[in-house]
Amino acid sequence: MKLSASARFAEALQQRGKRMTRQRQLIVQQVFSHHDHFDADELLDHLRPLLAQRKLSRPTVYRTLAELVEAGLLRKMSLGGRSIYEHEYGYPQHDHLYCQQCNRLVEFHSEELNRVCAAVAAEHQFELSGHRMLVVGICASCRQPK
Amino acid sequence: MKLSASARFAEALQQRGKRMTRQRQLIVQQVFSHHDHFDADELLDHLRPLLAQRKLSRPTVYRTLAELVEAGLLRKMSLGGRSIYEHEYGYPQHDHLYCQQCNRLVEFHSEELNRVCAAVAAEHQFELSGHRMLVVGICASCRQPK
DNA sequence: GTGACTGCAAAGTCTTTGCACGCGG
DNA sequence: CCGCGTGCAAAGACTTTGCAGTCAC
Repeated sequence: MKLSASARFAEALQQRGKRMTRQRQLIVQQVFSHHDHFDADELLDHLRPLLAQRKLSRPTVYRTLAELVEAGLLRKMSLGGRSIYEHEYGYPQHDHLYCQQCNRLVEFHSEELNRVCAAVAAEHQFELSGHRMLVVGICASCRQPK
Repeated sequence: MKLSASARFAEALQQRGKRMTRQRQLIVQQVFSHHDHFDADELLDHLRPLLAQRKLSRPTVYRTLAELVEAGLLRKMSLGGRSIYEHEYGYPQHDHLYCQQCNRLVEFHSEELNRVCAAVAAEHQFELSGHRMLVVGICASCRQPK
């Protein structure tokens, strides 16, 4: 069942009458080269050599990120005014702990949280489609004396 | 114990060697005239007559919002790229349901959610300082056939 | 071939800042 | 009167868009 991200993207594009281009290939490869959270700027940084070589451009990166979100390969969230992306394809649902000192995100999963969501939605007659949970605090290493 | 928001703001300003001005007064009055979520743009809309009369200016509104957040009277959160504000002073802690169709926010409170937060933080050795929870779905009225 | 995609530059959107004047305490 | 606060205009950060040429299919 597990296609590579780039193959899955090609498939999703085709379904919508869109095309897999060299630029999109390069971006998808970079995005899925390792599992991490990132914003557009960080991605642009990683792609800097390719930008310098004129293999792709800034607007194309933004446009492709949007395509990846639409295709369900990436999830977009906003944190402190900027857009953060993370892998959605082939990665289990989870939420985040956020260290307000070092800005790191740590993933966690909680079944109990899902139950709370369902209960709250039911109570307010909402049709639940998802949730966004951020637990904010200070991580272990930031709390330690230097 | 309950000062008016504007009195509480004046007090907070004083403690920091800052001043209560006519502009800040006007903004605080508008902000606390009713309990609701709003973004800078909506607030600016409500203040439009005052802006037109040159009683205050756009940058001052932004600066005052930041003061109110620092003073602990407002809470700032970001949703879909824009900053949303809500009353923090004299208002119980709560989270939100978000209707993705009509964009309305509905408040809820869950003790169980707080317990989950504490548990997750403890498990990851985080010092908990708060959380942000958004339950996303479609509200009752949006689900109804028109 | 033909229509989606790209690069460029330019425009948006929302928010912040520099500076000279004005006013609160 | 001192110096914080304000208004103005302009700059910023980040992202999007219009358009003419290019490339995938």
